[in-house]
Amino acid sequence: MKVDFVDISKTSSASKIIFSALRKAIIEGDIAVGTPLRQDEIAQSFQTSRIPVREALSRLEEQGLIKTHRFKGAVVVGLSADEASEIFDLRALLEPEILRGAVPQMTDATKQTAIIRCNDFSNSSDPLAWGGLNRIFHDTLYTDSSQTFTREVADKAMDRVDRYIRAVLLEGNGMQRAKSEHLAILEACLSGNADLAADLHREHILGAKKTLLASFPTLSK
Amino acid sequence: MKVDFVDISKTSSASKIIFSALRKAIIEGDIAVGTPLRQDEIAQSFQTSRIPVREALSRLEEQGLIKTHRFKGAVVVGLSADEASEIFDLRALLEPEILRGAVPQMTDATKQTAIIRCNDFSNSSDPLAWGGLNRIFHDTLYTDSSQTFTREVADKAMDRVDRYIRAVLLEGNGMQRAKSEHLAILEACLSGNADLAADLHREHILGAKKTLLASFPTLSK
DNA sequence: GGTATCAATATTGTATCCAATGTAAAAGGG
DNA sequence: CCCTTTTACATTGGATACAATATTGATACC
Repeated sequence: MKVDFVDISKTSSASKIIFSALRKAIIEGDIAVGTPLRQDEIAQSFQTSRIPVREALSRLEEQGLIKTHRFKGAVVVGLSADEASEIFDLRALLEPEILRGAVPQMTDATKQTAIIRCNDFSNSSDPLAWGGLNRIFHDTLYTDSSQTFTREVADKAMDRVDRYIRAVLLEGNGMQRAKSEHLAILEACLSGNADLAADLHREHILGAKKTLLASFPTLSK
Repeated sequence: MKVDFVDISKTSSASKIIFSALRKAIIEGDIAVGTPLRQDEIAQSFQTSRIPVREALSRLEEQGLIKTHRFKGAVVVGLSADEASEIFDLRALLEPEILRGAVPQMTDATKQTAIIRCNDFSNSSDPLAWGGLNRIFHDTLYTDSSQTFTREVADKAMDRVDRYIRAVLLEGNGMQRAKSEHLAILEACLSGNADLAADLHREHILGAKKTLLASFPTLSK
């Protein structure tokens, strides 16, 4: 008998599905900053009532991805240059520590995957995929970290700036630079040099911050 | 004419009120870990329907304070010793940086308030108030920080361990030690020595972590 | 007595309906 | 013509009602 057994108890509720879909659309920039999210419209798109939509919006607001005003609805939240800058500083604080903890734990399987992901990113010719591949590579390096809570926090911070990173990768030589920096970080991880990996990663993030801020006036429009 | 003008547009929705009340009750330990949160029961307590309750629960789950299982309801989430330890490490990473940024910006008004809050904590004879006063003191020191996002993250991390800190303050000489450490941090802030304040604060947090972990088996019961 | 099956109950997830509020167009007055 | 007021409409917040699922207790069977 050939059956795809799925754990029924884990089938998502409508509210969770809507939340995930909206979150993805927002962090990937498919829904522009300032766009009002109409409950009715979303409900119709997902063929549900507004109830699960509202629960999804509550979750999104708690993540800081949208902001609601009573009786006026929800809009996608954007970042000022200062706010973006702060979030990059936070990432520069958190992610190197995650990596420092993950490297000594890193399994061979993870290392193999990381090599593949690094190549996937470097070889991709589809600019629309770069943002996703970039994030996947970094996530792979964090796989064996035991700092789950810190990872969640870093993930949410990344959610807030993901769209801006995507935009930056598309212009200038951001992509070229990311490639070589990824390679350096990867090599440090493979050789088990946690401190070096952490330092390089920190520089990688702060470098991205610089690049982003340089082109920020263009982006926020 | 004497009227308390309130910004009507900011009057909270039922959902927000319920969220705040439940959050407070959970982080202060008034609702024990593992307690199931019955929608109907909560709705009746607040004289509302289950709709706003469910939105509040969605928010709480997004904060990690509760966990829901489909068709089975929500329970208050607790921490293992490892998880608590990790969150203290995260706090030890974040909060000193917030303080380091806040000290140079600290206004005289904030300094005066901080002195008062520090005394409030030291002089309080009501053990049930210690947890709250402790947090208020620390928050006061962060007032003039411009790192709003980082503060939010630190706040949410604090939410997760608040109950445990309260429990620890009640036993042993945790209170005595906190008093003297607070004083040292405060003095560093008043004299404008940001780096010293940050270092002391880091030690303060890591010391609390140690104390907590030493008595953790007792607590988790 | 122990266990399996099934009915009854409790609880959650969602749809539909109504009230409260904001918004924009139409009407009226200067 | 411009400004104010009013009215109709759009949208959100919340209550009630119903469907889907889990849990508990009762019954039957061995």
